[in-house]
Parts: sequence; structure tokens; C-alpha cells
Amino acid sequence: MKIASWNVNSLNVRLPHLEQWLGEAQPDIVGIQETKLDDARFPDTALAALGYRSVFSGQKTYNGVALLARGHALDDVQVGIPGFDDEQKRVIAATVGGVRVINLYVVNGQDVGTDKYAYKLRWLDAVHDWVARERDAHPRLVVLGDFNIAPDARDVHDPAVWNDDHILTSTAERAALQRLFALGLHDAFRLHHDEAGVFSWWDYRQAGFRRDLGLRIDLTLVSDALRAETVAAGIDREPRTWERPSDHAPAWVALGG
DNA sequence: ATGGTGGCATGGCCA
Repeated sequence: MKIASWNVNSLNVRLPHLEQWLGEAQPDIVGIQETKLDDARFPDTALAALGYRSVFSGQKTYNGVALLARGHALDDVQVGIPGFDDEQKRVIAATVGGVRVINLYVVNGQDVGTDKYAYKLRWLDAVHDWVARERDAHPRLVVLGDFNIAPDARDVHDPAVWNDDHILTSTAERAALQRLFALGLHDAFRLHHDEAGVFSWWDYRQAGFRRDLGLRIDLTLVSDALRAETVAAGIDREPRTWERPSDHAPAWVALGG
């Protein structure tokens, strides 16, 4: 079973890229972030033509998440973090083929010390407490998405810039990520790779992709029970080379057995 | 760098 995460930065614009990539990569489950469209405009018919069922929680202009699956139904769908009042559509979860999948579009946070940064940390606290309950209810758990946090220095092109005081790498953000790991969740990419310099996001500005000035912020976390079944993980850079691309590349994990 | 690029309620906001 191949499970992927991709921030498409507007499904209005990127549906052709998603269709192309689904055909090439053949994932079984996909978490999508930043769909930037209302539920009424979600292209579920086009995706069904490719064999994918979809569930989604969107809004106009900002945010928006979806889960796609082929070969399995998407059951027990949960939208948003239970008990956490939030107008921003950043969370959708479902059970697919015996695996509980939580898809997150983590708050960006703008800059350390801003209101948006405080919201990011509050939001991550709420996610932590909910994921702890989900882990107890569903031992076969995957938490994936655009985390907007680079786990460590290997995951940034310039650790001197992306340091303890910088957004996406600050001490408090990384501590929040470590708290998720402490629930018995493992960064699937790091189960199979220890090298530095493999990225999933490159800023549109300053020719970030051409110069490979990236960060690895799109993650797939697998529970203890799924850890031994994780046979491969990677990031597919190819869609980032296409015309008018998302600024993110798809990250994927393969479960065997 | 109150910058740079891209998306969208096309006018500031968000990333």
C-alpha cells in the first residue's frame, strides 16, 4: 500500500498535475492540502474517473484538505480537530483498508512571535491531544501532511538561516513535532534515509527550486504497529519541474505485508 | 529586504 501527501497549492490550478501524478505514481491513499476551493467545487467526479474515491473539507481561497483512496472505502470521516473550534479547514481523517489516516495542513505561523505563530502552537497542542486518543483507538495509524516544520538540520538547505529562532525550524515548533514522535509516531522518511538535503518544498521566490534551496516539511508519520511494515519512503521531485507547479513535491511511503 | 513569486474575494492577504 502506497500512501502519499501533497500540498497542491490550489486544486483549481493543479488538478491536471494531480491527475498526471496519480497516473504515474499509482498511490493507494493520498492526503492533499491547500485545495483552496469550496466543497461544491471539489473535482470528485474527475478523480472518480481515475478510480479514486474522495472526501474533503474545503473553503474558498485558503486552506482546504482532502483524502483520496482507491480500492477501499473511506470510513469514519472526521473533519477538524474534535473540540477545537477552528474556521480554517486544515484537518480530515478517515479509515482506509484498516489504516487510520489523519491528513494535516499545519498552520504556517508567518513569523516567530506573531499571533499566527501563537495560533500554530495552540493548534499543534490540540492536534497532539487528539492524535494521542486516535493512536489508542487505532494502532494502525498514519499522520501525514504539510507540517510546516522541518524536523532537523538535515531537512533545511541552510541551517544557519533556518535556525532555532526562524519560522518552520524554531525551538517551540520542533518541540511540538517531537511531542508527536513521543506518542510512538515515526518519520517514515527517516526510517529509510539518513542523508541531508532531500527536500519537499522550495519557495517560488529567488529561483528556490533551480538552486535547490528547499526544506523537508511534508511528512508521513507511522505508528509503532506500522513501523515494521514500512518498506520504502521518498519524495517525488518530478512534479516540481512541471510547468506552473505547486511549490511542494509529493512525499510518499510504501507499506508492505 | 515593508524584498523576491504565486494564488485568489484582483486588492491586500496568505504562504
